[in-house]
Amino acid sequence: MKKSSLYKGCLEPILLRLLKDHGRMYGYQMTQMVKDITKGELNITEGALYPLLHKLEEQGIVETETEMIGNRMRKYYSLTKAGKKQTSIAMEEMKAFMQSLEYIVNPKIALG
Amino acid sequence: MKKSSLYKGCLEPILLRLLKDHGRMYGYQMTQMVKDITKGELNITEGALYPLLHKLEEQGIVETETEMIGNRMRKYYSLTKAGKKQTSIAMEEMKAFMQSLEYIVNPKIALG
DNA sequence: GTATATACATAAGAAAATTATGTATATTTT
DNA sequence: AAAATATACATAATTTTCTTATGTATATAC
Repeated sequence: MKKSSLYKGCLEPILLRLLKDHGRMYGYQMTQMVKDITKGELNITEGALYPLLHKLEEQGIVETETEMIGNRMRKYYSLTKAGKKQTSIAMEEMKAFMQSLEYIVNPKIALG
Repeated sequence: MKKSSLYKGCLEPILLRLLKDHGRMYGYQMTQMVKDITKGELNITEGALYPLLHKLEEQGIVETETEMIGNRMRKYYSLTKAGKKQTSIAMEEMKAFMQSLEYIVNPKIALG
């Protein structure tokens, strides 16, 4: 995803969050939206993205519809019912994770 | 470090931050302090901790002093001059990372 | 005296990314 | 009109980073 390896482990919840907020999305669109939202900070690589999306599909977290736009393929992903439940859990974990990081990186403010 | 793989990639900056804030520390102490600060959220495993500390020492980021407390060894770590510089960089990266996560997980607030 | 806590260390394996490569169409730049 | 960039998917090889398991040894609590 990026040189600075901080993002390792966060890709799945990030994608779930995107799908939760924006409904149906295709892979390339996800990479562009994340790049935009984070002002270029976070660049998802294809080698990380597509295998993960395929895994989520296998697990029944997302479902897909393939469309032809002009002559080009697009594979749209959306959360299943199970996926929505899973996303709620993932968001709670993210919240706790981010709070923990805050405690460490900004102890004075965090404890106040 | 934990089941929920979110923390992957964050261990090194966390340790650097601890050493920056508390000066001289030993490994076990780091694990306990992180556990305390994060209210049990973040449990650093020995298999992650010690190899990383050794790597940081090899890289000249930290230096060590071994002491005997009673009959038991303690290996104290502290930041070198290069380590302090490296820590500043790592903290800037952490800040950007956390901001990016905020943008994604909490888009409305983050954009305000 | 048994369990838990303190304190280090390393090896095997798994998880999650990066980098490289491949295919193909569409658009922009020169 | 050719070349470069952008769009859009995919997979394989490798690297990074962690978990799990194992090992040694002392100290403290029950």
